[in-house]
Amino acid sequence: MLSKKTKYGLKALSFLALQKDKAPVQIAEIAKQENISQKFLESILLSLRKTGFLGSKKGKGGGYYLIKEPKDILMTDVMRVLEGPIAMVPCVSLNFYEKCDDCPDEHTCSVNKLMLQIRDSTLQVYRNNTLADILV
Amino acid sequence: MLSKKTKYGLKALSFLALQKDKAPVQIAEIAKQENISQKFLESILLSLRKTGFLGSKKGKGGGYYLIKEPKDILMTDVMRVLEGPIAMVPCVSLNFYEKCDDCPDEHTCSVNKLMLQIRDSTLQVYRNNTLADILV
DNA sequence: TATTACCCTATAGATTTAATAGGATATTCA
DNA sequence: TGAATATCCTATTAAATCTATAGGGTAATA
Repeated sequence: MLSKKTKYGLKALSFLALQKDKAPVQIAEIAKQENISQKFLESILLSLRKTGFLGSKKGKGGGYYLIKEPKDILMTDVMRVLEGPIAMVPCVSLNFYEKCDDCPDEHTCSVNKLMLQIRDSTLQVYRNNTLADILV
Repeated sequence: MLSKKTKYGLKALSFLALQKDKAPVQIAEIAKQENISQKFLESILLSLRKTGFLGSKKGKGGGYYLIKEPKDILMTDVMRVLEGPIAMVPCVSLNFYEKCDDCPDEHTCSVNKLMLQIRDSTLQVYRNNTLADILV
C-alpha cells in the first residue's frame, strides 16, 4: 500500500510542475486544491526541500517551487525519499541492503528469488518515468 | 514492505513443495526449520488451507500438505491471499477497485498514472511465476 | 514594524501488524 | 476404549507505523 505521505508528495510535485510561471505557491493553496491536510503537507514539502527537490521562499509572496525541470526529476529518486526503499525486503535492496535475521542463506530463499524480480520490474518503471511523464 | 505473514507463507509453501513424498508435515517442523513463530505460522497455514492451497490432516502423523502441484500454483493467487491487493492504490486495483476519496478524477491524477504502470509490471512478474519457479 | 508564510519539534490518535493464549475438535494407535 | 497427537478457532495483547495536529520560532516583505 502506498502511504499517504507519498501520495500527497507526488500530487504536490505535480501541482507545482503544472504552474505556468515559476512563482512560489503557498502550502495552503496546494493543500486546498489537492484536498490535503495542510499541516501534514507542510512536513512533506519540508522533506522535499531538504532533499533538494523544492526551493522555498518565506514571507509575503512566498511558498514552494520546483528547483529542477520536471523532466529532470526521476521517479526513482522521488520514491526513495517519500516512500523509502523500493525493494519489498531488505535482502534485495540496492540502497538499503540488510540481511534477513531469520534467513540463513538468501541464495536458497524463494522469497528472495521472487522479490528480486519484483524489485527489478518496479525499478524499471520508476527509472522510465520523470515528473514530466506522469503529468496529466 | 512485504509483511511477515506473506514472507512466512511463501517460505512454508516452498518448504512443503520441496518434500519428497506428499506426506503431511507438522506445523512445528516447518516453524523450526524456517525460524517462524509456531503460533503465527499456525494462523497463516490455516488461511492457506481455507483458500484452497493446502490440505491438512489431524492427529498423529498429521500436518499440512500441498493440494496442487507447485507448477500449478500461481504467485498471483498466492500473493492476493497472503498480502492482499497487488495494486498500491485502490483506484488501480483490478480485484479490489475503490475510488480515492480525496481525488476528484482519477483520469487526471499523476499518482494513478504512475501506479497503473507499477501494477502492470508487478502483475507481469507474479503471473510469470508459479511456486515451482521460485524453489531453490 | 506589522504581516505573511515557511521552519521545526514534539506529541497524540488511529490503524495495522505480529505474536500469544487457551482451549475445542478430530484422528491415530495401542 | 482412551490416551496421545496435532490441527482448529477465537480472542486478546503488544509493538510498530502511519497520519495528523499543536504551537511556537524564524525570516522576508512591504
